[in-house]
Amino acid sequence: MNAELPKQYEHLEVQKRWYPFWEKRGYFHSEPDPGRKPYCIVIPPPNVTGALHLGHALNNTLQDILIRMKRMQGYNTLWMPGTDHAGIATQAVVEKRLLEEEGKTRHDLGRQELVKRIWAWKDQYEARILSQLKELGCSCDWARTRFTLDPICARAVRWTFFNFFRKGLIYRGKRLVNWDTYLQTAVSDDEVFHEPVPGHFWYIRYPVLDPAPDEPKFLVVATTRPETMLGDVAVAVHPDPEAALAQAEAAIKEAKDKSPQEREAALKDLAWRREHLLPQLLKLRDMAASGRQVLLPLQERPIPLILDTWAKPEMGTGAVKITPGHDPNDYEVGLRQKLPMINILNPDGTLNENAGRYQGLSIQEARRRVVEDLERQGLLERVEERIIDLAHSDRSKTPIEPRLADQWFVRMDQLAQAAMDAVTSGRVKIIPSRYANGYLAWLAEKRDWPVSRQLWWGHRIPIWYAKGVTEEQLRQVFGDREDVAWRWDEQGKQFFICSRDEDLPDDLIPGCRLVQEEDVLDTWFSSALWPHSTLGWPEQTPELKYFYPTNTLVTSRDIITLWVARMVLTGLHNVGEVPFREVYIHPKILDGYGETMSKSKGNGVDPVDVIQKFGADSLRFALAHLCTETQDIRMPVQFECPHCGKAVPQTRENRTLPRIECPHCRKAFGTQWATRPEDRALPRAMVLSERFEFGRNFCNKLWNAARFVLMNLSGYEPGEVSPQELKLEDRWLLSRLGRVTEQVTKALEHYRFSEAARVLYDFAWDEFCSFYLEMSKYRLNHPQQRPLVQRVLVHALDVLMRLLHPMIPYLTEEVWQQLATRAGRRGLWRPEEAAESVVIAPWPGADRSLWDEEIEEQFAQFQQVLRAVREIRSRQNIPPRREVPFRVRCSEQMAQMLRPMEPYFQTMARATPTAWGPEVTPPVPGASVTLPEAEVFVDLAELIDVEAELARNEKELARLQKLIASKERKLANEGFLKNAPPQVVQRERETLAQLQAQRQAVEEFLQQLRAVKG
RNA sequence: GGGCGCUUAGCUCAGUUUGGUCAGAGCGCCACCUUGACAUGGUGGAGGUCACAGGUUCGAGUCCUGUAGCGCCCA
Repeated sequence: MNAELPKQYEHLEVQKRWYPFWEKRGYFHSEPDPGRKPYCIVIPPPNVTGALHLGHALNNTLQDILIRMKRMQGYNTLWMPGTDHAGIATQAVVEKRLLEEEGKTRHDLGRQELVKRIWAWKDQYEARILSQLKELGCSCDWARTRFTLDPICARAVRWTFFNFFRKGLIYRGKRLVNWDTYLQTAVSDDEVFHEPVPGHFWYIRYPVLDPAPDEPKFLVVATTRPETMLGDVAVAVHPDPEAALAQAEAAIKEAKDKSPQEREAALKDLAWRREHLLPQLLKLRDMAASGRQVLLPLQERPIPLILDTWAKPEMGTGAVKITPGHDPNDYEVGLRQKLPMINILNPDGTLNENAGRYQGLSIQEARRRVVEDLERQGLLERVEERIIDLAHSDRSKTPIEPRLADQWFVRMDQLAQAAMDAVTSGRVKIIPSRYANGYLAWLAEKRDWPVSRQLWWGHRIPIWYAKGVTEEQLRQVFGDREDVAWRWDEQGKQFFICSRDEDLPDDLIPGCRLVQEEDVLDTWFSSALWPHSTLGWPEQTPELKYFYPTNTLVTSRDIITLWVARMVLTGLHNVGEVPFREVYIHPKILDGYGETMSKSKGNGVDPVDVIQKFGADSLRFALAHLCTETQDIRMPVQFECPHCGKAVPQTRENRTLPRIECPHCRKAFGTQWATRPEDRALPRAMVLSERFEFGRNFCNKLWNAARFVLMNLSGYEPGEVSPQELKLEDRWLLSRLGRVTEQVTKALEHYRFSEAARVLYDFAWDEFCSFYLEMSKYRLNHPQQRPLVQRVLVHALDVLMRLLHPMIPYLTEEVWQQLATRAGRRGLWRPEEAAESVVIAPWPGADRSLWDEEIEEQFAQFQQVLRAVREIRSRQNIPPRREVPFRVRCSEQMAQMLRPMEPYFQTMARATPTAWGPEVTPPVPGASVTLPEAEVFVDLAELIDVEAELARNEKELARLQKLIASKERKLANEGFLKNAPPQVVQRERETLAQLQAQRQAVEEFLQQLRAVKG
């Protein structure tokens, strides 16, 4: 017994021991080496906004599994690490803190100072993220760590922008954007969430200009945002209201998501509209067709009445105000109808000069005053209460205001086409393939990419505005410089000058002050370059030549378009080659209710807590095991009571409470929501998931299996094993090990992480531990067998550790190192010195010469007999210490196979066989189990409960009868005999015969039991 | 509205490619066991009309069609 080895796997100790060792040995560092095959993954850079969450843990675990396996397979592996500056997200958190802690806005600080603060934040969080990745065990090449805003990446960004610009792929234009008035920036559609809020529907009268006697004096429009009327440029009605109503009616009748009552109500409403609204709409249509106008109240501005299908006769009043500057749908109408676009908003959400006398007011104030003024003028017809689905900025949680703003765009047509071709031609393979649909559909729209953001944190757009200069002057100043390009901006009557390598001084051109663009580039612009920028592009570095295209990208499905597609497109444009060969899309981690985990819901499990409690190995193995192809990972979440340590299931209700009373110990604990001093004083509960116990239990099992082997190595000597010495159980183990090796390798190479984990789990637990190891206990005590068993044990453990290493890096290293002290030289046929670390040990090959189906079948028979004996023990309640005699009726062949296994029945079931073979007769009274190819009898007369045994056998008989009846039916079926393949029919016949034999055996045994009882 | 995925034991999920020993695992539950690797363990057990309805077939958890529910993406 070795006192040094603890009975439980101490994950924290082990993690501390081996990560620094790996780093010091430089195992993770890679240099280009044309003599070896490269394998490269670039990390999806976590953003520096905050800490890693469980999704990151999954994403990086999977990458590390691939990298570690490939490293062991002999590839020159590079896992390129780094982080993302995440423009708006990071700036928003820093600004928020600034306001909370110092009561200042970014304008109080100024651009330079704010950016300085953000860098400080970045340094702190980047360090934290990188150290968390290390704790997780990630084998990244840390010497190459990049950041999307560092000088190397910045250079790639400027070159790319410049090249785009020179090719005419960059332009500036007005675009309706989601304006965050709090952060004063545009946010992208995916940074917007919708939330129903109570609001109003205001019905406003617009006077008709010069109405004819038969014409209405007013028309009425309804709006939820009355202040936007200040920017109205038209009122629209439908060109064919009758047809539109008919269509709406048809739609309602079709609508399956509505109840009959709802449908009826909707139809009634339509009928009302047809009767009361339609005549007027027809009139308005005619007026619109003849170019009539209405007077926009408050602004006293004539605006046209137009025809557009956006006006829905079944909605509101059927007439709709058009505000292209502040509504996405109206914007489309504006483009279609070539209407002017009026912007009434300043960046800070106050109204601008276009709002006339409302200039300077906030939106809320303007709304109040507009409504008030309309009312005073008698132009407010009525107001309805109404729930409005309002867009909010995910960053500031404030309402989004659509606003017209100048934005920079990248033309997508050619770029997108190339990226589509890369996937359709198979040069980039997306796995699972169904995700290619979304990728292709999104690119097919070829929508231009808005790349500017009104932020201070990011790559500043390298454009300078030059007013009042001639092209001649520009030519004089820049000569034939390669790194400067310019273009005339007709709208602004100025030149855009783009500079690739250096910033332009503002006095560069005599008589003209150059002004640099204030905006920065979308974060995705720099992450789009990640696979080649990190390798040094635009320099033709040895790394770029050697590792590009990279092999695999591992990411989640929500950024296939935002990120993956754009990497393909820029990679093709910049380097002329796709960025990676395969894209593996992994599942999402959800909580027990199927909701995404997030800090703001309180259901987020922190991987750091999991590592602390269960260990990185357990976390990794459990995640890999859950990582199946078609299902997301659902993970019921619990609070861990800090008082009694018990799990308190998290519900939708309790997950947002600041304090919770533990139902087990009745003591209160705090959560992340604790803000009041008395709540904050409470001990805080960790949010965890019991799912990880699965991983921990397995690690502990492995640890103890290794411990057993290590404790039994005294006297171990390496030596060649000859196939003749191997016993059934050895050959069985080696056959299984070979097959498992093949299965695991194939599974991992095809990203079937769950399958790989499952195969290893089952083999290690049910075969290596439950059988081979148990059987070795007997053999280790027999000097003739001991050396061989030691060698096989060591070999099997060695292979198992290597196969498990990508998923369970720390434990396998610990075992590997322990093994080195006792069995440094090992190997089955030709022992050799093992590698100094499992990290660089060769990946096991699947030795097909050891595969033996017959051996596996024989062993399965042994297992069945053993199980039968155990079953009888259990169901007859035979005391565990009590020795039982048993006999087995079986073929002579099987008896021969089983005889050498006699000691194992002793050690594994405390049972002594008394007879084997065809001549064996049942003991009476006794207990039996009838197997397909054997009958097992236990004959401890005084221990047998005859009644129980009778009942049990009768049940068994009934079960057999049922099976036999169904087989007989099947075999009596002409169709089956005629159509089924002969081997299937044959197999059914054999099974039937076997079942019949079993039935006979059970019947006989029952008769004898009854006789005894008799 | 369009696309994709899911629905199998109380819970979380395999099994569907290629129809026939496929009805499985882990957790939870019940009984027994602190035995010299491991109680984070061992042995045995209970538990499922494979969402529903049709169809194809000698035969369907598996293939086809439809329905319902859930989730995601796009508009």
